[in-house]
Amino acid sequence: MPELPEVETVRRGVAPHIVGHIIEDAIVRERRLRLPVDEDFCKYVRGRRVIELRRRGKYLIFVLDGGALIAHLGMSGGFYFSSSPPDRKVHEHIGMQINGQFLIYKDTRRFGCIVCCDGAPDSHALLKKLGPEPLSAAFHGTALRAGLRGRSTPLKTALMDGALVAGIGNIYAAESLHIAGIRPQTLARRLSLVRAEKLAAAIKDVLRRAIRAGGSTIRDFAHPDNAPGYFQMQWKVYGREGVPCACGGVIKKIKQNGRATYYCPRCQK
DNA sequence: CTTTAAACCTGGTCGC
DNA sequence: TGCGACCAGGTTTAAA
Repeated sequence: MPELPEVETVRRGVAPHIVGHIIEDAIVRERRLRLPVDEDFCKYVRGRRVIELRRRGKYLIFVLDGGALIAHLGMSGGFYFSSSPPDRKVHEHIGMQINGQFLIYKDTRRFGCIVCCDGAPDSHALLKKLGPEPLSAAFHGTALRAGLRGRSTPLKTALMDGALVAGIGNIYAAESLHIAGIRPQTLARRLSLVRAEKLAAAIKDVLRRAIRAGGSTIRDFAHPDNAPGYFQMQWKVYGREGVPCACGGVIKKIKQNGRATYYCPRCQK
């Protein structure tokens, strides 16, 4: 489920219920995530106040009083509140007791992680190589083109590289290229400045709209005892092989670096 | 240095 | 109903 907009939606849903509150305790059911959960995880978080919940790319950063947690949702992860402790049968790996509820970390496929971090989170190995935030002023056409210089991969593959720009996954790579009218196979280094500007704008546009769509479906994040349904944003190309595009073309599915890519051969050049 | 393929996991779907 | 093959929103690593 989680690309940048989903992670941002989780952040906005969770933050109001934990910021300023103290983590009373934690239960770890499964340590074997992408990175093993710290032996002393419970000890690390117990009694610490949550100062802030930040996002960097697809990572969530729990800024604690004198420490931090860096979390990633992988392919199948999520955070949500529950009145019950984590249930290992449904891959609820961690539960943190805070503000009268359990903040549950669930990740079926275990591609995600939660690591304890002393010192500046942005300097942590997981975050330090990340490129600019796509929604920040630092990300624009000129910067994108500079990052693409010399790259001989398909443009879509380059977009999914977090070192170029943080948080763009398979869905939004496809969607933003469609909005910008650019073929995913375009050689990254061949992208003109004009098209780079168009693409940067398309990325910002689609991410903003997805975040807005996510926020609108969540009434009270703390109430449901299970993961929120996120949102059903209308993809224009993703997952729509064979479906007519708005331009009249037919959406095509190809494979790039082992990942499905969807695009419209008619309006993407 | 860059680029690609494989690896890490579970679960759902599809064809036979 | 069962079984194997394939697919899935991510990232790291080892190899080329």
